[in-house]
Amino acid sequence: MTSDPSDARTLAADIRWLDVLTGAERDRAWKSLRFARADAGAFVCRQGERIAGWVGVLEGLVRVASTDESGCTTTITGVLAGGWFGEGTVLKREPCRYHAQALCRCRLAILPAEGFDALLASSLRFNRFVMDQLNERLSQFIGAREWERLRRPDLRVACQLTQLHNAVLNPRAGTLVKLRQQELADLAGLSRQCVNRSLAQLQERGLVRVQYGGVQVLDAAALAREVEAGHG
DNA sequence: TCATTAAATTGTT
DNA sequence: AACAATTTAATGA
Repeated sequence: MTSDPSDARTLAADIRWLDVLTGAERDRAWKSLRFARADAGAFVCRQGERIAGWVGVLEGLVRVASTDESGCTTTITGVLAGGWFGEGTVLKREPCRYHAQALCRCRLAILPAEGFDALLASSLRFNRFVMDQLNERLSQFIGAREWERLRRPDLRVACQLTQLHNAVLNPRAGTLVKLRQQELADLAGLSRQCVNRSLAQLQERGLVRVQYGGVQVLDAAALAREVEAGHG
């Protein structure tokens, strides 16, 4: 992960939570923000180490996963551009229980713990934002347990798509989830060919629409139902 | 702006 | 894993 302050002025608009702050709070938050790049495969945070701060993905895709004693890695969630992670670890000042790895070249924003705490202390609306974020994360972590039980590859793909779709906070259907099939394969723990076939199946059933550089989620509710049925 | 070329991504075996 | 087909991005007139 390389530091790249030159990106600093490029996009304040891409950080959604800045909008919930007052002018003074926003200025202070902006000053404490740091920017970085991560190449494909680079670790944004390693399991057991301390996290640099609250991490936002401005561009690209980061996989949050845990590795158990036997060396088996489980994907917890993928974080697309616009998403933030690590709030739980920053709050508790604990070493990271999971690792975060860039799946492609990424641009990141980092709000160090001091800046994060300052906002929590001063802004009610920021607290609300973080609470919603934590709540979302909680359900994903619970889902990660069931994840391992999913055997059908198309359901694994459907599950990842559902989470990514939710993570970007898209209430409306027909939203494009921008990621390569290779990246989806990395998230789902499948080969690219397998993901390709699974996507074709899902498209056949009218649940998604496959296109170059992304997948349109046409019926998020139906996708979620399929995954749920797969658990049962 | 448009045509050509290179690079990236996808579909298939 | 390899290959062909398709799509995007880059280049230069």
